[in-house]
This record gives sequence, structure tokens and C-alpha cells, in this order.
Amino acid sequence: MFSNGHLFLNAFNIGVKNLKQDLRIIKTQENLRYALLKLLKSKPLESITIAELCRLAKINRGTFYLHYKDVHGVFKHYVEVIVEDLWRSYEEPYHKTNYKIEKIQADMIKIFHHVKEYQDFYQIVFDERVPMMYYYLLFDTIRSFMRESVDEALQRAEPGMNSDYLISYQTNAILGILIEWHRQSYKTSIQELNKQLFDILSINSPFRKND
Amino acid sequence: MFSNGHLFLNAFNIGVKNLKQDLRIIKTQENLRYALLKLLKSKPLESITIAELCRLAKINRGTFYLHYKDVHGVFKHYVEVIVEDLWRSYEEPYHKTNYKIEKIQADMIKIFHHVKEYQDFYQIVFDERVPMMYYYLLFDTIRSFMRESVDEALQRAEPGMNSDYLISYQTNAILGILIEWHRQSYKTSIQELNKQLFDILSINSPFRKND
DNA sequence: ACTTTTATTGAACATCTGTCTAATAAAAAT
DNA sequence: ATTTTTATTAGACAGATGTTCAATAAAAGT
Repeated sequence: MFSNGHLFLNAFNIGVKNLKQDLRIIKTQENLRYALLKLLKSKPLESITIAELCRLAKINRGTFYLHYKDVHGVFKHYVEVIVEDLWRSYEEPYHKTNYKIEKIQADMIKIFHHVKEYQDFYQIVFDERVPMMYYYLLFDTIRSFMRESVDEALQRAEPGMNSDYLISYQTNAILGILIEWHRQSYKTSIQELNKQLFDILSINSPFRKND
Repeated sequence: MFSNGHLFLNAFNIGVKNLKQDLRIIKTQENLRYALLKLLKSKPLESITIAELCRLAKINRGTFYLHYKDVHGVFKHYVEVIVEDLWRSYEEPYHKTNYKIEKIQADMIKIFHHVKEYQDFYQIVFDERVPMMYYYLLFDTIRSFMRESVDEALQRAEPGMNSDYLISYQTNAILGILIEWHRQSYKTSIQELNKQLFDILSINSPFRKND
């Protein structure tokens, strides 16, 4: 349960943007993050208290409040790292070449692999007890990919249209697949998921104009 | 802010299923629900404590735990009532007559009106601080409508296909519009929202197979 | 190395949480 | 109307929360 894997390393690498920050701050935050990961191996996020997190991290509880508001603040950092990883996977070279349905499919397959890789975390992100915050973090990331695809396709089809609703529609549709995957305990294989996606994009929607 | 309106009355009507229940239980729960509504007029859900809720409702704090686990348990009741109202609006007569895109549009327009009517509540449901629980309640409700439409359309187009992913895809796509609406502070008029939806369903998706 | 700046600490505080008692009061059953 | 059942209560408990304080320690700046 809850394999930290390389993410653990990542967690100690985010200093990039905090590079010119006080070493004590970095140490405190790292200790808290690492302690959270440890606790997550044995209990759900919602049952972890600030007090026990600080005890394990050997951080004064008062110090905690200098950095975070609650335990979610600490976990949020991990989600941000993961979502940045998803971000990075989109800046790969072959991405800029082909468009249309193959591109969309390739993009979605990337998302599936990404979620599978960080399954332990996404199990928490989609947990009904956690705040919507994490969902929106993921939503915003996928939405920014979707904007490119949609805006471009729209430029040719329906220029001048406000695309905000369309983009959110498409983005959340994809997240709907991830929700379904989550609810089926990630039992569906990525191959099967791809097939499902292909079928969905093919019949495209039962609301197709000339259905 | 937070007009209770007729929902307040509804909250005291759910005794239908609790009809043969101890009067004291009903009274306790009603008092707590009413107190929550009062508090919500002045502060966000996440900042309401069990202690102050019980003080206002004149209910012993120990009694609270005999009925609910946390404040969300009380609010959940309201969301269930609201979602049941959405449910009811789907069992209207003209619903069974026409199908296809007009039906879908008619259905979605119903959802838009419903959300606008209970805007104060949906502002909380989509708040990033509240648990996913409420989102899933709404998701499941809309999903059950969607199942009908999709399964039927699928029966003709692609019989034998597992429709779970498709239904969740379509359901969450609609919720994507509601999320966008929420993020734009419900400023978009229902007419404009309908137009957006129509455009989306028309170009249907930038992933259309022969785009 | 020395000084300055600032993050961390321990301690205390009122309040909240979750759970448990025995006593009471209010329903339901007869 | 009386008995039985059961929900509510007050009180207490250990632990958690969120905030504040002066004292300390550890960085950064020189």
C-alpha cells in the first residue's frame, strides 16, 4: 500500500522554486511531507491529525501553522508535484506534430498511464471524503491541455465562439472516465480503457446532432 | 445570502420515510438542520463547528453524535433533498415522448434551472473546501438520467458495448458545464447557457471522428 | 568570526472533538 | 393510566485545535 517510489525523491526536489529560501523552512516542510507519506501507509488522509503528524515529523505544532493551515496543505504539495509531472509529459516533442483524434487519444493514453503510475495518490484525490481542491487541481491541468486542442479545432469550425464552456465540458468528460475507473477500483486495464475511449470518441456521443 | 425559501419547508417534510420514527429523533434532526441553515447565512460551511451548531439548536453535543458524524452529515441531508427534487423533475410526463437531441437539451435545461434555483446550495457543493461527497451525490443522480438516454441510443448504434464509461463520460461532461458556470459565479444566464450547450452538442466535440 | 535576522521552540490558553457514563425525560406499547 | 422502551441530557475525560508569548537556536549577511 502506498508505494512512495520516485515520488519520494521528487518531494525533496521542489526546492527549485524555493532555492533562495531559508534552509530551516525547507527542512521543516520536508519533514512534514515525509511524515505524511509515512502515515498514509497505515491510515486514510482524513484521519491524520496535525498533532500526530508533527509528533512524527518532530516539528513543533506551532511551527506547523507557520507553513500550513491543515493536513491537506501538506498533501496538496504532493498533488502539485504529481500534476506537474503530468504537465511535463505534455511537453514532449512528438506532441507538436499530429493533431486530430490520434492526438487526443495519445494525450488521453498519457493521462491513463500517469494516473495508473500514481494510483495510490489518485485513490485519495477521488476519495469522497477529501475536499474538491485536489479535483480542481487536476481539472485545471487537464483543462490547459484541452484548451490547445479545442481552441485550435474551434478556430476552423466555429471561430469567434466562446470556448470556456466547451473546454470545461470536454475536460470534465475525461475526468468522468477517471472517476469511473476509480469507482471500478482501477481494475480496468489501460488497454481496455483505451478501447473504451476509442468507442466513446467514435460514436462520440449519443447527442450527436444527426443521430 | 442563502435564502431558505421553500427548501426550508421541504426539510421538514422528509418524514415520509421516517414516518414511523420516534418523534424525539425527528425533532432533534430538524433542529440541527434548521440551525445549520441559520449559520450558513453568516459563515461558510467549513467554519461551522459541531459545538456551535448544537448550542444554536439547543441540542446536547453528545446527542449530535447519535445522529451524525460531523457537520457535513447534516448538510448532506439538504443536498439529498435537493437532488431528490432534481430527480422528481425528471419524472414529468412530456419526458417520455420525444427523444434525441431535443430531449437531451430539454433535460439539460431542466438541470440549469434546478441549479439556478438552488444556487446558494450549489455554491457550497462546488466549493473547493467541501468533500467530494456532494459532487458524487449529484453525479450519481445525473448519471441515472444519462443511463436511460445513452443506453437507448447505444442499443441502436453499438449494442453489446459496455456503457459504464460512456455514461460517466457524458455525465461528467455536463457537470463540467456546471463547474464552469460556478467558476464564472453563475453570471451566465440560462439562455446563454443553453446556447453554449447547443453549440457544444452541435460541433459535438473537437474529437469528432471525421473532423 | 561577528552581528543581524528570522525560524523554531515550549508553554500556556480557551475552545472543540469524540466517547463514555448514570440520571432523566419523553415517547411508544400495553 | 401505567409500564416499558429509548432518546436526550449533564458531566467528565483525554486528546486535538488554533493562537499567542518570550526564549532560543539556527540560518543569512557582513
